[in-house]
Amino acid sequence: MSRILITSALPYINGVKHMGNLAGSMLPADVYARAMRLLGHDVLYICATDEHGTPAELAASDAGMGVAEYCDTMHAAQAAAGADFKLSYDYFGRSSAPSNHALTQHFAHVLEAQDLIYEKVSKQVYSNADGRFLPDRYVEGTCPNCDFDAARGDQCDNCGKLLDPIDLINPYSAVSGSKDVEIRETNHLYLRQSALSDRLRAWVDASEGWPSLATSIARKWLDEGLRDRAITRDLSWGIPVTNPDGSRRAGFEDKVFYVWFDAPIAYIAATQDWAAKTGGDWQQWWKTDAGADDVQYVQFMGKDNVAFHTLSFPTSLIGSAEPWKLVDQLKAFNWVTWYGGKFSTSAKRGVFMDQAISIAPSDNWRWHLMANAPEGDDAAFTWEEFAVSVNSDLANVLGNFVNRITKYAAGKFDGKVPSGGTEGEDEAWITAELETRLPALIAHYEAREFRKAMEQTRAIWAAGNEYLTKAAPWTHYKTDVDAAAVGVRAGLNLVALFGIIAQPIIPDAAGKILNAMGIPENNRTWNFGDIPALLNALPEGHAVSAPDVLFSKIEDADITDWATKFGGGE
RNA sequence: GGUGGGGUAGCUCAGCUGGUUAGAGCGCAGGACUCAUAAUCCUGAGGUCGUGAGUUCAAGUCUCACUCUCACUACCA
Repeated sequence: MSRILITSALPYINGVKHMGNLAGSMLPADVYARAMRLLGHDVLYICATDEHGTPAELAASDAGMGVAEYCDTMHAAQAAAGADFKLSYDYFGRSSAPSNHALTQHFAHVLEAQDLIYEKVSKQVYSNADGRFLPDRYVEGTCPNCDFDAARGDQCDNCGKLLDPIDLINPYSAVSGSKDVEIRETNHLYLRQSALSDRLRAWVDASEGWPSLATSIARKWLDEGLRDRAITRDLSWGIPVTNPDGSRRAGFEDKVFYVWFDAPIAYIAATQDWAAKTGGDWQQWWKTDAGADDVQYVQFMGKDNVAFHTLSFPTSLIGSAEPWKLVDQLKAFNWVTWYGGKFSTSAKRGVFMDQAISIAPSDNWRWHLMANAPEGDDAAFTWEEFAVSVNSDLANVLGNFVNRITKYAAGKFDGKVPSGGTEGEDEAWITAELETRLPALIAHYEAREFRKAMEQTRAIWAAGNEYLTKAAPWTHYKTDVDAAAVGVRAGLNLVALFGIIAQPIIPDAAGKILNAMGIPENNRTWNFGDIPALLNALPEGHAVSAPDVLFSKIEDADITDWATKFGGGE
């Protein structure tokens, strides 16, 4: 048994997340957490909402709410959406929690004591109309390079050139449209990432098992030369910048920490909150001098988060000179795209978690998104592919298998696991299949190769159908009931097994299957020691029932309807 | 502009350190079965592995050039 700490990149607070966000961090982390629990590991799965930053303030303003109130509302909405999708967080915290305030301030203090934080003045665009400094992307104007009149401050969408907002011609606020903007000097704290460049590179080089996506992004930044990063912002909502005695730092009364400085620290703070709530010991998971040295820490995130998790956050942890646990396995995903393009709320392209759950059960989404996880490259979501996943994989291969054998057992064997008969070459065949496929399945989960794990899961289900065709109990039944009993018994045991291996991915359907088969909760773990015995695991005479239809099929009319509502197909 | 992915059957994708006739699922064609959600099982057709050079006894796999595409590019998060 190992102790496995799992974190998912924190979903940002400014709205319910779309299916790409779900597929790239929270969902795979959940599937992995569930699989590892079934394998008997001690798992702690932590997530939280990421609540600070300019977009949160603007979204609150748009909603006509105060920021704190807005974040309360959206945190609850995201927690509900996570519950709808059966995300099995051990704790779903908030980056705005008091624990994170204290811990973020603590990190700033110890980093400054290590001479890794300094003050520096920079120029930033200030909007008088909005009464706030504008992040680069919130300043628009005419591109000095190509004269495009709606260039963003960081990059021109027309010519693609990287820009500095200070260079824009006729700049205006993207928030209000006001041209009453000026350039002001502002003083900020900077994290001296450059000083840790060599240690970070050595650490990245020593990593094993990370996707090349993760290491190559980290090395790219290191190769270009790590720049120091401002870790404070001119905002009111966020974590105040303090002195070690708790008072506000002089000159920083109107500033807070940058969201990307405090967000990853919230992984730890949320663990503290988990501990406070459950009586657990957070240090055992995060402090290497308190037991965390034997923790396997796995992070899940989209590729946009890699630099922060491989460079910035480790700078905070290593630079503190305190014994913090660093990530061991970093699983980075590409994007799920919408028919090859971007998700877009304004253009009604794409589905968000709250809408998705009203269209189809969470199991359907979980299966499809994991079977098509964007592991090697961006993966296109289409309604047509979604329907194939649900209809073919879930309804036809798994659902129909469960249905056909349980109904037959109910009709011919009184709904009981039959005894009698002797096993033959068909049973030897399916046993051999399981002996190669079950270990492969576990290996794929342990390696966090989700597409392969799903493929193997499906292959095991399909093997069940193949077995039934070979064993054909309905044929034997006419002449030799005992011979039929062998096939029905094996078939029912396969149903139970299929439910057991389905648990990480489709927990609802798996639960229905296992309940119908009368498998007690404590017998649902992944102990496949004696594989031949799996065909006779259910006691003979044990009563089983035929569950209701597990997966309804998606009709062409549904696809047409959804494509109209949410885009797609164009 | 820079950097990193990716371009493999109609579609979505596997193909580890180069090595016999390039794989899977879906789709398609034919057949089998009838327990089952017109489900399942079997067989088959389909690819000069983006383009052009090069290294090698041997390249989808390595090198170079070109091309298309996606992402990142540090104050969006």
